[in-house]
Amino acid sequence: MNYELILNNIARHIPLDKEETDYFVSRITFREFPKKALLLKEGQVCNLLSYVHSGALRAYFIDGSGKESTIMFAVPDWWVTDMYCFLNGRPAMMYIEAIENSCIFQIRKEDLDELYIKVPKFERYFRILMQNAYTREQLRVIENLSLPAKERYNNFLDKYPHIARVVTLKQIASYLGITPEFLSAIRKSK
Amino acid sequence: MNYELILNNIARHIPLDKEETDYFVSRITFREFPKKALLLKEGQVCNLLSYVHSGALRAYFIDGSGKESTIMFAVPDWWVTDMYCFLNGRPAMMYIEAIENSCIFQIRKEDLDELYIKVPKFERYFRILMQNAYTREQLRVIENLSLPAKERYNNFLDKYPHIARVVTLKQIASYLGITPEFLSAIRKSK
DNA sequence: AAAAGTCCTTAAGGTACCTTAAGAAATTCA
DNA sequence: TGAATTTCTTAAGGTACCTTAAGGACTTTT
Repeated sequence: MNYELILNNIARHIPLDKEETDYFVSRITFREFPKKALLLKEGQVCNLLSYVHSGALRAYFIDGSGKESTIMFAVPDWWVTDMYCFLNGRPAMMYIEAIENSCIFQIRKEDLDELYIKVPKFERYFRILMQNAYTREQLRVIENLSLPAKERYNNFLDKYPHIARVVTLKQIASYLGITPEFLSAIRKSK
Repeated sequence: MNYELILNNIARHIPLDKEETDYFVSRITFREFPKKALLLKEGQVCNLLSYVHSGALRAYFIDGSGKESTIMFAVPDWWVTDMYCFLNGRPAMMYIEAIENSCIFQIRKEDLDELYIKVPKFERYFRILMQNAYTREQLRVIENLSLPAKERYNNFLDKYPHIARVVTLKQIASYLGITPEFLSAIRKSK
């Protein structure tokens, strides 16, 4: 198993000694998901936090009328879960699917809670992750409120060129909150 | 000075002994802001994190065309700042104004960074705050993408009845991402 | 290799929400 | 207290984005 990517991610924020590293590694499990596999389904217990080693995931929400909204894409070196439900022990509101064959590390909620106690430095690590996630979502709210779809699309391409290469236009449209037909019109008008 | 509210907030998440409490209290400063005062202006250095003891604040963003979008309201027992700029030492993108006479505790970025080192338990406290902030923003993104304005307005009234009582309809409209005129139409149609 | 499904696009007609303007009600200020 | 400002509303015309439908290009499955 290749732990380099995930351990480097952690090392960017907190220093771990050998023992702490081994303990962390012993708490995560590795899984492969083929393209189209679901890591999480609405209604399921959501007690896993996932880290993308390779491949790509998409988290999405299906509303009452059946419309899909993409909540986030996760590419290598990103963490993802239905965070609200993971933290509060609620049944999942989202779906998480592999949009490519993906290699994933996962940690269970109870192991994470124990990790915080055994290696308190991880409080800092996840504080920083949560801060980044918070400010990213807040910027997205601001964009959604203040920019028309065309500019949001251009910003998406600028900010996430590597994601844009991997996902379909339909998925980008559902991330931007518009229909594929309208995204098509936007692209034509460039 | 009345530290009860803020210390209770902290006690809900981490236990502090007398010494730790005193240290924390020594790092926060108290300020009063009259209604309409600005705590933060776009372009300013944003090196303060604010906690609302009483009153109410509003954080908003002004886009290129002069349109205001309300990012969040902060009522008693809430923390608020332009988090992205606070964390990254960037000039503020937002305005934060008192919408009532308000009593505020503030901590400076460098004191917070030192607090994490002297009392690492605060890593946990702020991790939990950031988690909650993240999931709140994410739910807002989902709502903005999947619900029409009328339902977003009803949800706002359900979720934040105490805020709805304090702020103007114009401010609610700018939080929902609609014009005051359209909010008026929505209210009429109930 | 054919069949089935999904994606992307085009186009026509519809709707949610915006812009501008203006007046009445409420609040702030002198 | 009266004047000024801001809020909330109504209404008419406009635009961004949606819905439905259909066809061609890929991709996946058999």
